[in-house]
Amino acid sequence: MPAPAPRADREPLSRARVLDAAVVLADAEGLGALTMRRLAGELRCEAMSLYHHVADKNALLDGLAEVVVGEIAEACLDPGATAGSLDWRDVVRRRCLAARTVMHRHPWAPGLIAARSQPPPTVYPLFEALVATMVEGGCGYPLAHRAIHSLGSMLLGFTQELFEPAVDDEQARDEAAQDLAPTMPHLAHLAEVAVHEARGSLGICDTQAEFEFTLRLILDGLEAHRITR
Amino acid sequence: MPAPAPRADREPLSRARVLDAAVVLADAEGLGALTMRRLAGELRCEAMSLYHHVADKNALLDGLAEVVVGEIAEACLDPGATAGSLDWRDVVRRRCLAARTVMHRHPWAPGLIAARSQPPPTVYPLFEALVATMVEGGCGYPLAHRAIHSLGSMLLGFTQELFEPAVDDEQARDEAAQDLAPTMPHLAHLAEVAVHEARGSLGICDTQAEFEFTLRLILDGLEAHRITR
DNA sequence: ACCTGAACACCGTTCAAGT
DNA sequence: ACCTGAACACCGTTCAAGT
Repeated sequence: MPAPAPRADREPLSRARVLDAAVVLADAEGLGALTMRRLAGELRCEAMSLYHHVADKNALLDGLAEVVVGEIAEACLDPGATAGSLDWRDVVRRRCLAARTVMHRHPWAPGLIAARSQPPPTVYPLFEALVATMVEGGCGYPLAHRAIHSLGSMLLGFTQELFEPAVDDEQARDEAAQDLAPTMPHLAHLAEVAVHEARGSLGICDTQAEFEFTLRLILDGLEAHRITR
Repeated sequence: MPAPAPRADREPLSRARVLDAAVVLADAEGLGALTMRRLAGELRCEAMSLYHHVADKNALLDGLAEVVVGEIAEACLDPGATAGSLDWRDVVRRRCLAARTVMHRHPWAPGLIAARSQPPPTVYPLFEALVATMVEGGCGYPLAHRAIHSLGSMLLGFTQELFEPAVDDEQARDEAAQDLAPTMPHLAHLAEVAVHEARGSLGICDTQAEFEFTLRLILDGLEAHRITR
């Protein structure tokens, strides 16, 4: 009696399976090779089947950014990455180094994240942890806020306008901050402080001021190196 | 007698005209709208005509990166941007701010530059000027080299592995440095020093070390702010 | 020399039809 | 509910043909 014929039915598709396959494909052949048809081929289905799990290609790329930033956040939050660290700088430093190793595995990530208009929500746990570390280390919320901006390119590979809200309605912003409170208490507090400080201005973050702050940080650090050489 | 019919012949195409139109189109509608056919439409010619001036779409994007980085370099080198500056930090700071205003006009630029594997040659005059300013300000070449890396994201919008040569042949690298000498004396010297320091290692730049250097610069700067608050 | 029409292989996406 | 075949409009690119 012959062995039962190998069953041709695959594991059913799902958003997670589609996104995982997209990451594998982008890693292997770059974002250029990531087409709906090609991705479907890797999953042994037709291109049209993907549309049951992602709205369109743009949503696929959004999901991809979400996954890769989630991976970065996970690596940064791994307790092993920061075990034995004493001061806040050491913890933050090791987290940035962990982020870098993930980015190294996905060289297409910075370009992808930069092309999205908003950072994916999977950054929030990472920012929350960083702000917590800094605040517990004796930094105030305004300084922690600036630090997140300054470290943006070390964490995600490029400088970004963060938290730039689609809403310029102050009350809506306040409510958004409240929504964060249960799970992201430090971020919620940081946002509250920022909303208060930015009263009357256009955005919650003054990107020009953030840019100049980071710039001075770097230049002053270089000057210190020059003097002590 | 009727007025002469309006002559339908346009200014002949050229690489410069193609690239200029590409910048205008990307500014107006984003990189996504930049297709060969659409670009041709803007230039009132057929898509195939573009292939006489750029090899293919990839070459078009290379050219676009070249143009926009050239624009950044020009803005940074404008004497008006740095008039009246006293110390090297002030000069470098103002140049970075000038770069930012250009980037603001072309929000697609960082993503585009990041996607290219090499920075376009139009960065060299900018780097040359920055190194010159720093060296004249009392910085050594190794520090100036690190500064270029640290300031990468302030100048071009993202962190980049710079000068990563396709060749890992030390002699070829030395020769490349010599080629720079007539027009870019400081960069040539910087490259020579880097080649010497990197003797036996894989690349001319230790990107891990550069990353950690920038990271420490930022963290130490933040710590200084924390202490004096 | 410079431009173009027709053609090819490949995109993303819609829709009506299958199970 | 989940998947798909056929179809549409659009993409980059080649090539032989025009001027």
